[in-house]
Amino acid sequence: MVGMRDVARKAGVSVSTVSLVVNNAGYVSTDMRAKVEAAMRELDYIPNELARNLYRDRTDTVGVIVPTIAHPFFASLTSALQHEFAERGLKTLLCSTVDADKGEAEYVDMLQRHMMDGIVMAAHTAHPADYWTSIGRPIVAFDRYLGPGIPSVDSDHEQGGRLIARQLIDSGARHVVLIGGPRAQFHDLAAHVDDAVADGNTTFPTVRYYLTLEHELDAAGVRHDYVEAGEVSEFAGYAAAARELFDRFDDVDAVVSSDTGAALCVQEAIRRGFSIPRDLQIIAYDGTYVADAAGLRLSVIRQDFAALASVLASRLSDCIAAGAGEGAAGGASKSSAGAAGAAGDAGTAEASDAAAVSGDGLADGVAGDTAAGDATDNAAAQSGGFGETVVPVTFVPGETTR
Amino acid sequence: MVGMRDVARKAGVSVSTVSLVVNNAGYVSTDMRAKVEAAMRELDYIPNELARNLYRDRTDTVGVIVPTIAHPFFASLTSALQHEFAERGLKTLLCSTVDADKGEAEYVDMLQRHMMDGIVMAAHTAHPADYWTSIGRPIVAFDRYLGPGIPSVDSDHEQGGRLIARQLIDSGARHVVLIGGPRAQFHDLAAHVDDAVADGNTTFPTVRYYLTLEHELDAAGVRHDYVEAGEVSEFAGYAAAARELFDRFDDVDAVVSSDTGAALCVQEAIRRGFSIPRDLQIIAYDGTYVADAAGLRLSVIRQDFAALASVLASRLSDCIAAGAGEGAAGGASKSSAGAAGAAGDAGTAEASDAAAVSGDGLADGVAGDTAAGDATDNAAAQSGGFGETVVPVTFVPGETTR
DNA sequence: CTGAAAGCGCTTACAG
DNA sequence: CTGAAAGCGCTTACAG
Repeated sequence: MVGMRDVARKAGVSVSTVSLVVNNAGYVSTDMRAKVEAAMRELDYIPNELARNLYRDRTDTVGVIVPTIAHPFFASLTSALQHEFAERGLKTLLCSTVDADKGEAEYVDMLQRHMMDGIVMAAHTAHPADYWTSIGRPIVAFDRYLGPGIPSVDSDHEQGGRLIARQLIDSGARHVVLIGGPRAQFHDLAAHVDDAVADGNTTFPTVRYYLTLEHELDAAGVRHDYVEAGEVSEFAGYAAAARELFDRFDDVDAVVSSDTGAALCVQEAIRRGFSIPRDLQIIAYDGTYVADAAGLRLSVIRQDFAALASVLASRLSDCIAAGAGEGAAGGASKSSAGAAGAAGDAGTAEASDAAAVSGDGLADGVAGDTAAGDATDNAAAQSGGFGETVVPVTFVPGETTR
Repeated sequence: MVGMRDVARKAGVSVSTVSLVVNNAGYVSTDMRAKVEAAMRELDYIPNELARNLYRDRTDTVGVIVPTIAHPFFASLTSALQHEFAERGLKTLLCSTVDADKGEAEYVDMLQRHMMDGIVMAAHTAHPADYWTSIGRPIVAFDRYLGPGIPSVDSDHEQGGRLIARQLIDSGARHVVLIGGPRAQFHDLAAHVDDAVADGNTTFPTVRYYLTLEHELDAAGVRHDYVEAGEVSEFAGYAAAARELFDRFDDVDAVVSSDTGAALCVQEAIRRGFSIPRDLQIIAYDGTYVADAAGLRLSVIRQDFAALASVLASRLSDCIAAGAGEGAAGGASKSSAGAAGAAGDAGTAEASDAAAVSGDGLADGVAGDTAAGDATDNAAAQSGGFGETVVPVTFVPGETTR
């Protein structure tokens, strides 16, 4: 492998000079530069980034922790994130918890070993809040609360619940059935984060749309039921749930589920000869491409992946930049604690009050056009704050609502 | 940041000793080990992997280059790859070419800068073969020929074409319409790789299923047409193609396309009141989850993602292991060229004849059960060989064929 | 503007 | 079994 030393030798200069040329930094005379560049070309020199990584104590790589990418929701999210990170000069390491028997632990470990500059946590975790808070490295959570000081970003699921309720109530639905994950999870997991709940949060923000929707339906006197579909991303579970639903409730006239669940309901409904949307309305939550490839173009609550990713990325960038001061490389910096600068200890700053809930005051828009711009701008404006950021969702009518 | 030096000082030993303990290597007396471990615990010491990476000249990270992960096909492939790599102790860096304006160049660059140990190339590329061959670092190609010496892995698309033909002919289809990418690509891209074509390869192995299918239909005297759908992964293009298809050919009684195209055809056919599969059969190529979430459970030619990923991963592992001898780190090894060992120059070995086409002699199975085991075993058996490895596909009947 | 030196944090021969 | 030393390949103050 040809290194800087080889180039320096060949060009008859010092490695320092080569380095300056390579990085296009400092002052180098034109002929020195020419000599070095010629040598680099002749030797086919390509700098070894590992050395720079060590010196800079940075890899420009961030981890995205998801259950699996083989699920349209996380594929869409991850895709958007990768895009946003790429624009910020960051590479995306794919961290799938279904492939890691220790769950996310392995990736957190890599984060601590400095192989990644930060992570986006978008998978389940059973750890108590102080586990996350004590890590002391850049982490942002997607659609879940991990602990004080850990920024989180999620869609406005309460708005989502309200939008669904409005559509169903306005169109005269009389019996709504929801298909979703094991209902027990709602509380089991919430137990870990009492303080979060006290703040009005729950571990699984997604759950909020169920709760909000049920609340609104109750208020309007519309009957509703819930069918459990096993773990997310388990196709068979949703297919079974779709069958169960029609077997159990022969007067159902509206179904609400994730894209996949909704798509499988359409499939089952077609088999059973339902007329959609006349006899049966179906609303999908998420709005991935699966909703477009279903038997009918699904009416969806669309999560704004672009906006979510944008906010997540800028949050994480901020955390990384903030942490940069501390363990900086180069020269003398083996100090212990004194260096706490103006930035403060970002890792453990209180979260709750800084929370800026964007979209909360927004009119519940029924529009195909994205609110990404707004959300992104809000995020940018409050980029220093920690806590929860909420991104609006939109109802996009398709062929499955009336 | 607490480093080995700090631990050594605290434990009253040398850094060498700490290193030995950390790596659980060499001989360390029990009390030395105890002292060190105590110090590590007290200081919360976590080794910095960047230093190891530099020394080992390895990151245990591989890049997976795909057009975009927001497409079920590449999502499935990438997911399977990540799984396989994880089992081999390798992390997966997500490299999406739609996010990189320079296409794959940026990632090849990272490969050369040693930020990745190797890459799986599964996206379009316009580079001539010698570009790839001259890179001299571990690369395997998925579903495309990149040049001599670059192993490639793909599904047996000719078998796929034959399986479709058999199904359609046996069931009495009279007018088959295919929906696929721009037909011009078939040849434009092939021009870059004349020698590959001479070997019976084409740049886009996927194309082979069209060609084989058309050939078989011709032989059986079944009429067929082709509708172009624009770039892959462009939803709108497929939706438009589905409409065009029915507008142009009112006697069509069979459609063949990718999962997405097929799903959108089902959607359009339902709108137009076709009875599937009585009046119209639909066969999807790929077999991702989209095929299951369509309006009807699609009959598919299933690509064996698990087997493909397994072969790709072991190929790449082999290349990485083979390359290990050359630029090895540690001690004196700044030699230039003499070190060419028994492994030979893997990067430029001839490819053609070593090609082991597994599955070629297999009976065209009509089975739901995977042939992954076979393919994987074959691959293992021939793991030293370069060239093309072909993985069988299966026809999985659904609700859209008769 | 250029070079010698120290350093990034860890590893591995190599003497004791 | 343990430690001092050299080294991974590149960077950045710091003298000239």
